[in-house]
Amino acid sequence: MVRPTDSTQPRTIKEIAAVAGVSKSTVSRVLNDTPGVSPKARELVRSAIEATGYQPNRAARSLVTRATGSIGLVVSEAHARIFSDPFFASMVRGATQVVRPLGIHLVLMLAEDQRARDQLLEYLRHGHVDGVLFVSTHAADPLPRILVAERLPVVLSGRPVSRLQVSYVDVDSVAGAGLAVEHLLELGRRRIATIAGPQDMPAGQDRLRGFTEALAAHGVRPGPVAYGDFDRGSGARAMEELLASGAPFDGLFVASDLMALDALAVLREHALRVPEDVAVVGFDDSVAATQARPALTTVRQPVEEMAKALTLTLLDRIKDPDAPITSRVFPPKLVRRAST
Amino acid sequence: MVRPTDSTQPRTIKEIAAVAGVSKSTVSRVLNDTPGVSPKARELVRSAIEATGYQPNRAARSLVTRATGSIGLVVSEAHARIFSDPFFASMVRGATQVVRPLGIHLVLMLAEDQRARDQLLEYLRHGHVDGVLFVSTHAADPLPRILVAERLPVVLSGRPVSRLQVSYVDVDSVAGAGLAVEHLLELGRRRIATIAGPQDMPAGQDRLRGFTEALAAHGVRPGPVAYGDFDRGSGARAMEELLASGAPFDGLFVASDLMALDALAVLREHALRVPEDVAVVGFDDSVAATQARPALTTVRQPVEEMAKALTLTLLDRIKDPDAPITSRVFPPKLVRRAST
DNA sequence: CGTCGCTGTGGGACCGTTCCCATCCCACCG
DNA sequence: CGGTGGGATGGGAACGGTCCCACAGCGACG
Repeated sequence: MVRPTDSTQPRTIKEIAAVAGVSKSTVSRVLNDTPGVSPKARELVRSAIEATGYQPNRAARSLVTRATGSIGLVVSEAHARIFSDPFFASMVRGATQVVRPLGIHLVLMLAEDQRARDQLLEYLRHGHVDGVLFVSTHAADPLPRILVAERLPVVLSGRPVSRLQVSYVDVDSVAGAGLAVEHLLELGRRRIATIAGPQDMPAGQDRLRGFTEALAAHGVRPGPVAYGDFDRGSGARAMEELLASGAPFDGLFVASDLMALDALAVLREHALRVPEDVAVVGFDDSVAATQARPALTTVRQPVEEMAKALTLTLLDRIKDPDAPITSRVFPPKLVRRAST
Repeated sequence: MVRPTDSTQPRTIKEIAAVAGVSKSTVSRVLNDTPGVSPKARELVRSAIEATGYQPNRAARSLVTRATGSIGLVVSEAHARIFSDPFFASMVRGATQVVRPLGIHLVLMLAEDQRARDQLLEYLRHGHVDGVLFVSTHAADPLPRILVAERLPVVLSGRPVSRLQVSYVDVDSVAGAGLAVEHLLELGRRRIATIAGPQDMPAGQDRLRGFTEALAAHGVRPGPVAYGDFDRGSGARAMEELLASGAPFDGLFVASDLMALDALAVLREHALRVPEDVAVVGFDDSVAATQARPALTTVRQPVEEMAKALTLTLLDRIKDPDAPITSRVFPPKLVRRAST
């Protein structure tokens, strides 16, 4: 409550006006880059601000502009998983880089359970932030839809399941799976299996589609397919299925690193060598990929760049909420390690 | 900028006053739990607020109270590492739980490099947040000291290196190391080595001290000691050192999970079985611990509880900046897995 | 030479709270 | 029965910006 009163520093626009010898209106104009200020006055104000280290009062500005200068970073992941991902770290770093020079606050908001979700919705409805960044791989989340309907600027990381009038930023999963397949083909592998993700999620669909299309493009028949849910644990079951199917394979594309980790363990249990007997490629380039043994070859998303695009898109939307939807899809990159 | 105008919902205290049939002063009093309002009026206002779903305007309130209703969560970790830790996830969850019901914003702030650090400092100085939560294991960080000197409420997670007039919340590292040692002793191991952390960090010091003290308490002579820097990679060197020392050992306490991961790999390379030949205990219970093979027995901190305490301490400090320092140290817990 | 218009500037209302202060009412006491 | 004091209440000034509007100054043009 008690703020240290820096008696030396000017805290109001009026004081700056006095220092610069102009009216507070002119100072305000300079602060907001409004045209119609003489170069002389502009310079006068600028140097007064420079000299005093003045920063405008957020609250006062917010009160009249009805903008908060904050955007919400909603993490609607039930598990801790999203944090345990370098994905999240890079996301935050990218968003921060965009937001910091503008003095916009990145407000962290968790939606762990239904109650939190309800509270959050109520909160966002009251305009406590100017817009929302969704860093959620959980495509079924109803929150984005609701907020879009309420006309709150929203941008998603990851393509939404259904046709939703919302901008998003995503990695090209189809191309990513293609990269993986082509890498395996280049290594001379011809019998390529896959552990696919859940088919009710865009990422799951696209990665499987990229797999089959890339093989088709090279005239290679796809090997056996099993399904997991992207998470740790589900990959083991799928791997067992593949092995039980009897269909031979010397290459394996797994739609997530976490499942690939399971796959590696199961392969080892079955005394199959990686990469000699089976070359394995994952997806995500999560922290698990480097910690795996052997270290996992995987498909990386340019997350930081994506985060910047995401944030910029949101800021655009906040400036003009009626602008048309603009989504961006980024190209992935193959990171080669010891598993291929 | 353009906020959806919910024409139906009252947005001002005046409107609530009209609905309740009182003056805006009385509404304000009810909102702030100020005494001196008749029960009748209080109830009238309460139900008016309830009925309309009114929420006071942050900016207007902030303007006059000179408090922002936001606290900064400063992550002053250069690497992405802190995010990749369930530690961080739990930290955020704990802080959120405290902060959400109070309508206080948790503003995420990164201090990746020196430039960011300078900007951040400048920013915090201008009172854009009411207080700062430091989630930084990096004890040498000068930021807390500066902010304390500027009289900005600050609370640290992790004991600071030097005597700093600041509250902190930490896990009892000495006791944690003790748990690890006692566990190994119970398993019948008598020759116990350790890979200690850096001795210029409190956590490094305490974990080594706990190790030696616990052994001394049981009259067991400590085995060889090697040092790492807590990070991935440094554990391998230390492990090699221990093996090269020639001193035999059947138990190993490693001061961080990441180093323990390295140790496991080196032990495997040397054809030593875990836990048969060497039982290994880590520290932190990071995500790496469960992903290790064999899964790592380790010492866990009650992070979420610690985060709550951290946040509550900060809020207390904001309320009364001159209150005496109050730090809390939490007891750790041993999590037994396959490596012992 | 008067008027018009245009650029640059300043004054002041307003945003939605809090909080100080004045006022009112009522009970109690001398 | 008038005076007093204290609790409840309301009015209005502030908080520090933005932005509308009025107006000064000045060159151009009829």
